[in-house]
Amino acid sequence: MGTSGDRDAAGANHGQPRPSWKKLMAEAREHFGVRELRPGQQEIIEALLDGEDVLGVMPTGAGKSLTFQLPALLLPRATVVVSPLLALMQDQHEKLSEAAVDVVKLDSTLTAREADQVAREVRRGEHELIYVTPEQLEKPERLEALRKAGVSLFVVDEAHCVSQWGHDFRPAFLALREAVQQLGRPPILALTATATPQVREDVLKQLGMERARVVNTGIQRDNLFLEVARTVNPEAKKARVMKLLQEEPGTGIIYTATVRKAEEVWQWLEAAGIPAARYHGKLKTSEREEVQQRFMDNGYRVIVATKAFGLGIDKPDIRFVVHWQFPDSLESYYQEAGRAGRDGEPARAVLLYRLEDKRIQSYFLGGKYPRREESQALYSVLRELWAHRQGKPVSLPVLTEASGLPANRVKVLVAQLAGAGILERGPRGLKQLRDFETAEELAGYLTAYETRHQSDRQRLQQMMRYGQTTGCRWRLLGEYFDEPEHSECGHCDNCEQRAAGHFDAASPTRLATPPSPAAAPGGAV
DNA sequence: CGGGGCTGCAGTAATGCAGCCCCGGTGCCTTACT
Repeated sequence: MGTSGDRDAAGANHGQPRPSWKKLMAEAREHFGVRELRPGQQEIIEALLDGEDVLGVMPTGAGKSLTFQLPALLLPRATVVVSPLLALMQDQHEKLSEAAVDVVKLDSTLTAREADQVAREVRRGEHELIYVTPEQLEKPERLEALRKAGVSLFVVDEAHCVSQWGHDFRPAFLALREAVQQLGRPPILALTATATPQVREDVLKQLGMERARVVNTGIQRDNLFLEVARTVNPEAKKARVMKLLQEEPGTGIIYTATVRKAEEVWQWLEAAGIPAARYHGKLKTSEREEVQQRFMDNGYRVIVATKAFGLGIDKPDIRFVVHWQFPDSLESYYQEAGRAGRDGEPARAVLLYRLEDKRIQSYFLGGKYPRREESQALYSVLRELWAHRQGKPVSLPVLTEASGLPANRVKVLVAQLAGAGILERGPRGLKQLRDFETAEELAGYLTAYETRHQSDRQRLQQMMRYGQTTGCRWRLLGEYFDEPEHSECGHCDNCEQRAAGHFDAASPTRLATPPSPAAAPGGAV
């Protein structure tokens, strides 16, 4: 088991002949009512059946799920699907069961008895598709059950979570690389709707699939109008929202950066007589489900939400997405704004830009990653423990206790050390493989998260640049996501102004910001 | 990081202001109690 994580030569179908395309399409028709594959789908499925790793970057609604659900029916052994949310798993489980696909999920909603039963079925190879949370794959007994069943395909759905969540609050995503190795390293399919070159690279690295084929269907959405309103204070934001609500009869989302702000904006809307609800991580699960369901049923004009309202929301007729405060990066922004207009009808993404909103995002960035001293301390403690126990494995709880660091942080650092080949997770704990051999190598370990922190700060700056630019906003997004060259788009506020010829007269303040990409984000206050 | 709210003071009536403190996202999971 090398550290590079590149897969062995064995193909997805374990030496058996590749299923015929005719058979594949017959299954597609029978189970999913699909008569024709879209271009991205076909390329992904072909590559997977040839045993290749694939990173699929496709917008929501482009039929991502079919790219693994269809191969799952034809591959000899199970397809394991890692999903970040219980609600998403539940949803897919229901849909697949209706499509008469043999599917099961393995998560904390099962009782101990049910989980054992499912594990037995899995070991006997009774299921074609097995949905799991990344946390389940941290348990040796779960991995063992899957290993016995044999895995033909390993899928990571919403794969940007690996990069977005793995390094801080859900380190189980960083342990997937080792898990998939232990499952015999079947081909991996990573799927996401949004990925910059940077995130793409991180996902490939963290999953150990650097040589994957990348299938990218692009981000451009002609029906989505991008606009930014410079709003100097809360009153200006309120005024802008009211104007929008008068212009747009449909439903929409207002994103805020904090729970408190979501509550506040929601109460303001209610008081103004607008049917609204709020959604954030502090609400009870039952209330969240209720609100989401009622939103789907057009029970509200507006949902005021934090970033918790995201994955799994695919209401096609959302007419606008407003950002009361900008998020941490353009990929977050595009994920959220892109929820508008999935039906292809005109929709608007309005950013209420205020320089001061940088504060809250800077705060969140502050505590996200291990600091250098923490990385240093953990490595020292771990070496002492190994020395003390004469090289015997050290369990995670023991290490956590001894280091005095939060459990999640320890997991992140352990994953980093595993990736560097310093240790290996065994049945009895963390086993030392070697020491850092050079000062440079150690420095690399210590500075990795400092570098990441720096790059996060730059991403925040890019977000602010989007808010301040006088150039085409679609082009800026296209550059950010490394998309093929865009011409002036005609569906963002800046292009519209320019086309109307009253750019200068209409917005003298914009002239204060030079259209140069190097414009200092703080320069136009 | 920095806005908002609170306290305390000044000093004499009803406010104003300096200084201080507090707060802030995303979800698995487990387990003990109603």
